[in-house]
Amino acid sequence: MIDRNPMGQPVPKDFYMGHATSVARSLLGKLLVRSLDGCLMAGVIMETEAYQGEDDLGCHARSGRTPRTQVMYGPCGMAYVYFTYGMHWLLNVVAGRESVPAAVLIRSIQPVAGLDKMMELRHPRRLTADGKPVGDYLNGPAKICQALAVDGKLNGSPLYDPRNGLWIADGGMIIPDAAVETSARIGLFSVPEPWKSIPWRFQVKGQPGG
DNA sequence: AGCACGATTAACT
DNA sequence: GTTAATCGTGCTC
Repeated sequence: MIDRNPMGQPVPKDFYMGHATSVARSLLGKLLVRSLDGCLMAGVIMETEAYQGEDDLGCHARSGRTPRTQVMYGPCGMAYVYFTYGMHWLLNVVAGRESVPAAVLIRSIQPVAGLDKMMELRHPRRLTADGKPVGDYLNGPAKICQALAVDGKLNGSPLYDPRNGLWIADGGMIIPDAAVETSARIGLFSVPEPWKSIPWRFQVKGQPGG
């Protein structure tokens, strides 16, 4: 019998070949899927941010190729996972062609599978009285990594290959342009203009906490 | 070797 | 609205 993947097919590598802004927009509605300890977790991507090139002074690669930014210079479709604020991991997808650093930060997902496992990994914080997560439970890049147990070990792994336990798949939602809102990227306090205000944040309108 | 800061979050006033 | 937590990274000396 045919083993159907209920999550839909993995998004192929060439999906990520374009400019980071194009990839960031196209990722809205896709599924971020995690397989861990026999559990399958998945969420619809609802918010992303684009970081494109050394010219983009908001991008980590503004200082050129370093050990940390190395993955962004490689082939597209890979995970760029980095550590920040001394305690948080953040997940990106590498975009564009090789030698031009670009990535898309996954900022928010809406859970559709494995919520119990996500809550176990994230530890029960900010829950309603009946033990369910409130709307802002997964609306941040570090919250997603905590809920899906994503850390530096997954840096450089291909997100078009389910064998690594973390991938992106079709089968989420179709997001029309009218439902997409753009704004400035978050957290770029000391980044100069125009990069600080360039509208490279993409989110689905009407999200709780968004 | 030392330093300032960070693509954040949760808890607090 | 404000702030502590906490440490890797990249820059300056």
